[in-house]
Amino acid sequence: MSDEQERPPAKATTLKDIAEQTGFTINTVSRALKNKGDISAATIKLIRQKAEELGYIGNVMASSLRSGTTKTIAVIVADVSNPHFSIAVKEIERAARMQDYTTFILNAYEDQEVERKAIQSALSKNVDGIIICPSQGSENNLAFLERTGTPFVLLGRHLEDDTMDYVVSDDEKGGYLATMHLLELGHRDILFLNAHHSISSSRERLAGYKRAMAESGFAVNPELIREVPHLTGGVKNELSEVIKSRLAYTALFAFNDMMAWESIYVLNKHHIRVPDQISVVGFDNIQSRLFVPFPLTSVSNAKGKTSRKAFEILLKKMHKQNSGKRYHEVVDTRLVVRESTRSLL
Amino acid sequence: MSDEQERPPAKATTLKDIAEQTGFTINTVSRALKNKGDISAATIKLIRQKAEELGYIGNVMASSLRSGTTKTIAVIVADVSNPHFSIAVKEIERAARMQDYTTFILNAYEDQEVERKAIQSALSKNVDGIIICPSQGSENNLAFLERTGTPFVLLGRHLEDDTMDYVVSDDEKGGYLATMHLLELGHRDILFLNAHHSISSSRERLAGYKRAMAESGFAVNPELIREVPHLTGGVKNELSEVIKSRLAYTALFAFNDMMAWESIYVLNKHHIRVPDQISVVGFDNIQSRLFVPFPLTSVSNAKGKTSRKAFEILLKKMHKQNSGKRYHEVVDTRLVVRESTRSLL
DNA sequence: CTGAAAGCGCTTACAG
DNA sequence: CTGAAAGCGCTTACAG
Repeated sequence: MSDEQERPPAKATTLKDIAEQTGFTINTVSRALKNKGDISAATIKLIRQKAEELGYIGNVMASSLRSGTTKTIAVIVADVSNPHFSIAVKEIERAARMQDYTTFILNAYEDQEVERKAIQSALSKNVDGIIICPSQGSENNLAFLERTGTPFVLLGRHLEDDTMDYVVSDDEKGGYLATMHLLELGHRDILFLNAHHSISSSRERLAGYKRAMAESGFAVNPELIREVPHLTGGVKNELSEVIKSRLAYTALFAFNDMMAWESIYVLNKHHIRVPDQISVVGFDNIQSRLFVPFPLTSVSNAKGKTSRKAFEILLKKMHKQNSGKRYHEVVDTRLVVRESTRSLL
Repeated sequence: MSDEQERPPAKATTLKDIAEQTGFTINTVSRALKNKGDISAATIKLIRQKAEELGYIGNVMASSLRSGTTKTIAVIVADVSNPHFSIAVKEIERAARMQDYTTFILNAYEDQEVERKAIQSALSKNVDGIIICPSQGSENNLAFLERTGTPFVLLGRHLEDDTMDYVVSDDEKGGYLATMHLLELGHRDILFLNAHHSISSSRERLAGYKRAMAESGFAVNPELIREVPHLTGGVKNELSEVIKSRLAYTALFAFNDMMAWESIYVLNKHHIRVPDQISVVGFDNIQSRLFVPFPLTSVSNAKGKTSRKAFEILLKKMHKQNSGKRYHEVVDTRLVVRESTRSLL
């Protein structure tokens, strides 16, 4: 048999191989490699050496099947290609890796069907826990997830009834700060391109918007509050319509930076300049992570802290240290002023 | 026992449960659910119904352990929070999901140690295949991976000796097009902020740069070719140094859009305007996916096609349909001219 | 300190 | 068309 032509399909080394070559049972080998029970130092050394020599890589599936734990978590977000989510995912993956957990990343595309499949996929892989940014109207999916008994934590969004654990940012405050900033610059007609009201952060940013208006003694013009569907071109369609309708506004507050950027892109296409003609504020402060050469004023929401917190809570739940406690973490937000907003005064 | 207080830890339904409740053996149940062997239509219906009723979710670990295939792939990239990679990852995940494969996403952070661990992690989970964008100097890791016999495909970068399968974009052409564009606009001193030369795409983009210069009859000034380390602030440090050195140049070609953006950010900080004073060209054309309100001229490299192609090849290899053939795919690149470049003429 | 046995939940031949 | 047996590679009690 020519070694060049057809290499044998490289069977992975198993405990059995190490056992045979060291003279111990697979039992002892297993414990020596995992530091379980007392084994003589000499035996441990011998076995480890042989394992190293054979390039042994444990079969996690087999061990999980028996032990019932996989050291794996799943993160389910709308879309990893959105920097907001990819940053969160990166932080979670890093925190998880520190604790020897591997991370599954699944996209739900704000679609309940896909989200359901993502949850099922995670469960079928027996993940120890799930961090999920629930899509619009995913109550059923979450209720299903809860019934399975798998620990999970909501990230960035929560449900109205609040019986589940979550980590969110202070969206109400963020909405308030953004709006207040514009009001202080003399803007009165502030177009709010919001996300769908089924998303908690959308409702709360709007509440902040309204509080700022109320505190400043201005009435809210409902015409200026728009819900943009989570689809490609959503901003473009909505904003084009607004521009056509000749609705009066001097400032724009977008649900997130991506939408703010797209707004600016669309405004520019219509020869409307930012901030000269329209001031724009975003949300997420993605520029803290991504160098985008457009100085967008934005609400910062401590993505690192939020993500790590979510994993920390999940870890406690996976280790059954939660003692029935509910975790409702709200991480502070603040405004980062850049050059996309200017004073009318 | 109060159902309110302490819910039992929700044991997942198994084939055994379905078997007991339908009167068949787990054997028959398994085949009914998986469409294996001939089973009477009535039995299939009955079993499927019961599975649905009990909310049965197969234990992939157990089935994989026996069958030897996990329907899982791993994607290893430098950093998912970089849009270039997150877009690729998204496309691969989608293509994989279409074929009922789940995707592990692992970051290697351009670090050989982390990359090694990522590979080990993927192997320990018994993935059926791996798509990897190798980090700098990862020859050893790849050689290791090759010895395991797990099918894999390189994405975006390849090794010098070219014995492995890969899908890359036409980087040489991309570098040529970008440079040619600047030359045609009358630029002669073109600063090239490149990545490390251990990365194949870096070497090839440079080759394209040089070919364009040569074809146009201009000498290459080695002072203008800079390798920027893959670290946060790499561009800032390099460019600040260039600015301080008072090196003469009127155009800047960056290894990728992220670096181009960061360059523009740094230039702006130094009150140098783009494109008025410096023309800038990037690579990756991220704006095709992400609305960034800065019209950057960039080389487009068909990310969707490249990613899908990589998965397609991996699929063939996983199904052993490769017949020893080597896959060396080079996907075309083209220039997208926007407003970050202007004519000197 | 080490071993023999059982079992995690499934699938794969093999029987009938 | 369905069943009985074995086994994937590991870990968990239990023995000694």
